[in-house]
Amino acid sequence: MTELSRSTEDYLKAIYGLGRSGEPVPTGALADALAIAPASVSGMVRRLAETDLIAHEPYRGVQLTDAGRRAALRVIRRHRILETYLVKVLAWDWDSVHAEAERLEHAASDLLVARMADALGNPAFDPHGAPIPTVDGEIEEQELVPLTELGVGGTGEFRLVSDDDAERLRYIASIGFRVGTRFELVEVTPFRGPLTVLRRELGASPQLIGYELAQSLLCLPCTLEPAA
Amino acid sequence: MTELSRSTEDYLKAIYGLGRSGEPVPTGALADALAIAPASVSGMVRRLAETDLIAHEPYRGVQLTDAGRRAALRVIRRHRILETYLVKVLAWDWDSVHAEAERLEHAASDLLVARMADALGNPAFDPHGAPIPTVDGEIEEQELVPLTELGVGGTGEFRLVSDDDAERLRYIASIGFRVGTRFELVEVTPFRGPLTVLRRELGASPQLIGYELAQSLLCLPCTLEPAA
DNA sequence: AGTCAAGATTAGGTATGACTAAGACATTAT
DNA sequence: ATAATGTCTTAGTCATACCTAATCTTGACT
Ligand SMILES: [Mn+2]
Ligand SMILES: [Mn+2]
Ligand SMILES: [Mn+2]
Ligand SMILES: [Mn+2]
Repeated sequence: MTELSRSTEDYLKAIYGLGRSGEPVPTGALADALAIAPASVSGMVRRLAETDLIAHEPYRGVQLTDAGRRAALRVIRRHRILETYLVKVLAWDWDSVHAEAERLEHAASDLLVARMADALGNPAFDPHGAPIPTVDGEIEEQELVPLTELGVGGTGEFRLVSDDDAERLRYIASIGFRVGTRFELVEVTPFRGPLTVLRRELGASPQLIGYELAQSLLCLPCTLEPAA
Repeated sequence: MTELSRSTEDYLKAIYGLGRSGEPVPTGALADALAIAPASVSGMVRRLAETDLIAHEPYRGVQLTDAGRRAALRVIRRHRILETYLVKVLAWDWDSVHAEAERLEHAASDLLVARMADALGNPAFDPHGAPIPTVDGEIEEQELVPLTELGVGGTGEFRLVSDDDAERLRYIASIGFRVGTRFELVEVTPFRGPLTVLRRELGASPQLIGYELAQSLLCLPCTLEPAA
C-alpha cells in the first residue's frame, strides 16, 4: 500500500461523511462537498475505483470499500487528534483549527499523531464534539438530535456541531455555548422562528437562537422522565 | 503572492543551502541534493525563474532572488521550529525529526509555527545546532570548523551536524555527544585515520572517532590562549 | 584549432488532478 | 410514448512535476 495523495484522502473523507446512511453517494453531492466540478469528480472517482478504494455504480453513486473506509478513518483520526491538540495544548481557538488540520492531516505521520494522542490522554472527542476513531478504525457514532427537535420544556446537553463554518463557531462560543453545555429549551416560535434556551449555569440569562443555527446544534436529550 | 507548492519550497531550500558561498548553484548539484534527474531540475528551474524566485544563467547555475531567499528562509524557519518542537515538547528522537519536518514544513501555517516558537521561548538553534531564521528572515551563520581541523590538544565545543543521516545521528548520540558537548582532541592519526577525543565530563573516557564522521562534526574552537 | 568528456538543456512522454463544453442517461411530467 | 429536466459521464485541455533519450555547450586537452 503506497502513500495516498492529499486529494485522495480528502475524497475518501468526504465520501465517508456523506455515506454514513449506507446509501451510495452521488458524485454530484461529492462535487458540492469538495467544491470541485462534477466532471472532475467523475475522473477522480474512476481512479479511486481502479485502486479499489471505492465501488462506483455509474449514475448511481459511490461507496467505500473496506480498504477505503480504513483509509478514511485514518485521516479522520489524524484530523481530529490534530484539532484537539491545537486547542488543548497550543491554545488555538475552536473556530480556526479546522483549516489548519485540513492540511496537516496529510502530512502528519501516524507516529506523530500517536504522540499527540498520548499527550492528550487519548481523547474520545474533538473540540467540536465529533468522535475520534481509534487506531484500529473503531468509531462510535452518537445518537444526537438537533436542538430544534428537543421539544419545549425539554432539557439537553449540547454535544456536537459541524466545524466547517468558523463564523458560526465564533457566534456559538460568544453566547456561552461549549460542547457539554446543559440547557433547557424554554420557548419555541412557529414557522421556523427563533427558539429561547436557558443555560443550566449560575447567572445565565435566556438566549434567543435562530432556527437555522438551532438545527446545527446537535444535542443529547436529558429528559430522564420517561422511565417513570 | 500565491501559495508555493511543496516541490517549489524544497527546491528553494536546497538552493539556499548549496548557495551560501555566493556562487551560482549548478543545476546538477541541485539534482544530486534533491535526488531528481538533471533534466527535471532544468524544467523546474525554468518555472522558478519565470516566477522570479531565482535567476538562471544557462550552463552556469542558479541564484535566489530576494523573493526566493525570503521564501526559502520562511520554509527553513518552519522546518527548524518544527524539529525543535518535536524534540523538546513531544520527546521525539533527534535522529527521526528531520523526515517528519520535511513534510510538515509545507503544511504548517506561520501562525502555528509562531505558537510553537512561543511555547519554546523562541529558540535560536534547532536540535542539530542549525540556526533558526527569525520571522523577519534574519539568520546568523556560525563560524565553525570540522573537528578534523581542530589540531591535537585543541579544545572545542560540538555545535552543529547535518541532520540528513539518521544512522549517523544515532551513533553520535550513542557516544555521548550532544550539541554543546565540550571535549579535547587528544590524538590524531595520519592519512585520514581515526581521532581520539575526551569529553569534558565526569567519568568520560577517551573515544575513537573515524575521520569521515569527525569531518561532519562542526565545532567552535575553545582555545582561548591566542590572546596571550 | 580540433577533439572529447562532463554537464546542461531540449524533446517527448507519463501520471495526477483540476477545468469547460458536449453528449448520454434516468427520471419525471405531459 | 414522448419530451423535458437534471444529473452524470466523456472528450479535450491545461498546469505541475517527474522520467528517459537525444542534443547542445563549455572548458580542457591534445
Ligand atoms: Mn475539522
Ligand atoms: Mn484535507
Ligand atoms: Mn532537518
Ligand atoms: Mn520538504
